[in-house]
Parts: sequence; structure tokens; C-alpha cells
Amino acid sequence: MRTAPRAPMSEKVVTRFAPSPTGYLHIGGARTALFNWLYARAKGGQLLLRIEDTDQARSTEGAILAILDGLRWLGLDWDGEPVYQLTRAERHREMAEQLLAEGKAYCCYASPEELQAMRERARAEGRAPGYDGTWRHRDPSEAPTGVEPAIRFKAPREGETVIEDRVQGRVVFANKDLDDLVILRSDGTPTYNLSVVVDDHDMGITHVIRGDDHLTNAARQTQIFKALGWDTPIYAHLPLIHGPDGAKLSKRHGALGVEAYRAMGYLPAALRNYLVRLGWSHGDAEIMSTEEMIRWFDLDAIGRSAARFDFVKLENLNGHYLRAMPDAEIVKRLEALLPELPDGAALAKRIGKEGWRKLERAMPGLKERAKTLVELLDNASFLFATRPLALDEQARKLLDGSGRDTLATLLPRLEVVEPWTQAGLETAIRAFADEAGLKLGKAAQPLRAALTGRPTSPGIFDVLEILGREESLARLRDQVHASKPA
RNA sequence: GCCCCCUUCGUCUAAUGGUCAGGACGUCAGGUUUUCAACCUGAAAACAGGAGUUCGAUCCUCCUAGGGGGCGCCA
Repeated sequence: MRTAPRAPMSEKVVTRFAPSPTGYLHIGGARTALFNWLYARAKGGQLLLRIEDTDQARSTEGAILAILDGLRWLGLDWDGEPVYQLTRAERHREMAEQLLAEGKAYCCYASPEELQAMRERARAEGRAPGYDGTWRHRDPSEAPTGVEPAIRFKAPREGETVIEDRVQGRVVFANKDLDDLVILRSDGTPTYNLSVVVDDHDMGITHVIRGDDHLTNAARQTQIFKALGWDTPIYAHLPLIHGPDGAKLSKRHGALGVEAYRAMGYLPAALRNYLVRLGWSHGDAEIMSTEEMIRWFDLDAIGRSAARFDFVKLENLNGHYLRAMPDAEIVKRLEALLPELPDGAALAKRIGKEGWRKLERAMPGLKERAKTLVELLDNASFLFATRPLALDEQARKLLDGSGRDTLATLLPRLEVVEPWTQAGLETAIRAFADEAGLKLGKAAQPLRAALTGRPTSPGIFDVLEILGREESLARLRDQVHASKPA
């Protein structure tokens, strides 16, 4: 049922991502961008970027920067320079006047108050709250003086407008349900639906892939395309992403800017992988490289139902990508991430050059245990801690009972270990546990508590080696001495 | 209110006019183990409801319910 209406195979694919810069790049926008990018790359086409900044009251320079930055971080590149819609207003106005001259649009002198009253009346009478077409029929000679008119599109009254959508299938709108929309405001600036049509045409866009909140716009835009004598692009309207509770995405769950995901310690590759599986699938494939995504991606495999955002699954994927990442690469990412963390500057100072070296050595043990970069950094904090270590509650418990005594007995055996290597330490500690008739854990846990201040950490022999002889023994002595009754 | 879209395990999804309805995350139970994680094994877990078409419907059609989107001189 989902057939492509046009687009000969020879036609080069040109997609576009067209955010309005009224805020950050949110997660739904990020997925839309990803799908446009994948489709363009899959078909050897182009992805163009268009900033829809015609709402001058709400558009900001900061938002533009945030969106471009977000796209770059996600690893999505675009072709050519971004098109700023505002710079094309003159062209849009010309097209509106052309439609007016051709009798396909008309001047509307209704005031905002009149329109408001009209909507209320329609609602009260149970009719659609659209424009009633008053000025479509009135003679311009009746125009009130001193009022600049808006230009309205003369939408067809009869018949239907059909969208052959690559995702949604064939969608039919009765023309009587689509009113005469304003295409040029009374201040001479173009409105969204006109600008989009003109730009999509002028930019040579072949495929419009966007959220399905635009499905009704597709019908209106189709009418304008026809009135201008242009072919419509191929449409693909993606189902929306909902919050975990099935309701609209809000800031409380997923509707954060991508920079928030970056600050939470997610990796771009993981986020891409997570997002691509929201609404699209390739058999049972779950974890896939970007190359595979591009190779497999197609519009036909996009589902039609909305998906809920699931942080737990994102975390699982992120953990996967983290474990697969080379140690040095993770260190680099952590360094880049630090400035974005609340106490990042202080932490950076505390880590220092030596700390980064230790961190990389500890990385094999650390990356196995973290789902995000932030969590990894937190798990690594024992590396940079200063003596005497603060113990958390569970670590304290491990040292309260016999744990501290065990440490006291073990300490002299460690003091003579030479050289201070993982293998040597393991031999010594295992021998000690053996002789004392203890399971290894009975020795390892108090050690862990004293060395890291926590009940969990990377393997204890790794911890000892990376911390080094002096620091390790000092931390152990701190705890052994703390056992002496005051 | 009107128009449009959607509905398979808790979540993301696969598949098919005849299947034990598959996978992944999560959950639970084991295993491994110096902790945690990772890893391995196993388990529970879904075709929204009702009609119709058909020898046979999760799959096709219609209705209902539920969810979502849209109805601006916003984009």
C-alpha cells in the first residue's frame, strides 16, 4: 500500500532538515535529522539544512548555535551552507503576489478581533474553526481604509487532496476541511506554509522526511505546490516520540536538548543506535554500526506508531559502546566532557596529568562497570581521592567487624611484597586467605573498602597496582590505625 | 467540536492468510566470581475489544474503545 508516487531512480535524492531555532535540538528533532541524514547517505544523495527563522520574535542566535552544535556532536553532517529562511523572504513575497495576480489568492482585511470572534462562533456552532472565506467573496472596493490586508491562499473548495506518504500510506483530506490560510501577513512577511513550499522547491528537495505533526501541513503545502505549478516532493511522515508514560515528551523525560544527553555522559554512537531503532528496524538487528545503518536504511521499514522513550535501553546501549571503546579514546572523551559537568573545573584540577594516566590504566576495569561517562568518572573517583579517604556507609560496615582486624593482619604481608605487581599481590593475598582459612572475598572486601572507600570497584589487584605501593599501604594503614580505640 | 494518524510481551520491535507469534532492553531464577558490572543458561511475559470475509485470521474489511497529531497574520 505504500508506493512511491514519483521519483525515478535516476533522480538524485535531496533531503532536508529544517528546524526552527526557538530552542535546543530536542530528541525528536535529532531523530528526524538522523533519518534524513541516513536516507540521503543511503541513496548517495544530499542532506541540506534550512533554519526556519521566520518567527523573529522567538528565534535566537543561541538556538541556532545549539542546533548546529547538537548535529555535529551526533555526527550528522550536512551538505553546503545552511539556508536561513529569513533571507529568502523577498522571494516568498513575490510568490505570494504572483498567486494574488493569478487570482489564486486574495486580500483579506479581517482584523484579529474579527477572526477571533469567527473562531468562537464556529466552535459554538460545532463547525471547524477555520477561516470562513468572507473576503474571498467580497469585493476589494469594500476594503476598510487604512488597513493593510493579509494575503490568503484560495484553497480549493471541492474534491480532495491526497498525500501518498511513504510511511503513512495514502492519506486523503477533503478539501472542504482545509481553509484559506494566510500566506503573506499584513506586514508583508511570508508565513510558514508558503515559505516551506517555495524553499523546498527552490532547494530541489526530493524527499521531505519530518514528524507526523506536519501531516496536515502536507495537504496544505500540496495545494500550494499545485497552485504554483510545481511538483510536490515525496513525503515521509515519522511517528512521534512520546515520554516513558506515553504522554507528550516533556522536559522531565526525553525532551531535552542533545547537549543534555552529552552532559549525562552518553556517546553519540549509542544515541544514534538508540534513535534509529525508534520507529525503524532491520529484522532482528539491534546493535549496528553507522555503516550498517546506512546500508540498511530505507523508508519502507519505518513503522507507523509512536514510540516511547526508554532511558534504560539507552543506558544499556551506551554501556555496550563504552565497553567497546578503546581506553585512550574514553580518556579523551572524559577530558572533553569535564567542562560540562557541574564541578568539572575543580575535578579537572584534582585529576591532573598523573590522574589521567592512572585513569587510562584503570580503564579496562572501569569501562566494564559503567553505563555512562559520568558514572564511569564517579566510579573512578577513588583514583584521585586524598587521604584519609572518606568511607561511605557500606564501606564502613565492611571495616567495622572483623574486617579491620583482617586488614591489620594482612598489612605486614603486603608491606613485603616486591615487586608491587598484580601477580605478586594476588599470590600474597591468596596465600594469606588460605592460611587464615578465609574465602578470598573476606580479605578482598575490607581491602576494597579501605582503598576505595566503597563496597564496589574494579578488581582489587588492579586497584592495588594502579594506586601504587606507597598510596595503597598508606590508605590501608589509615584504616588499621583508625581501629585503635581512642 | 471537526479532520487525520496509530494499536503485537512492561518498553523498542520482527514475522506470517495455517508459526510453539521471534529478537532486544527490563524483570525473575540459576551459573561464573574478590565486590559490582560484564558474561553464560533458563523462565515468566503480547496479537486492545467486537463483528465480517475465509476451510482457516495477529495479518484483509468495518465498527467500538484507547492513545496521538492538527485545526494561528507560530513553525
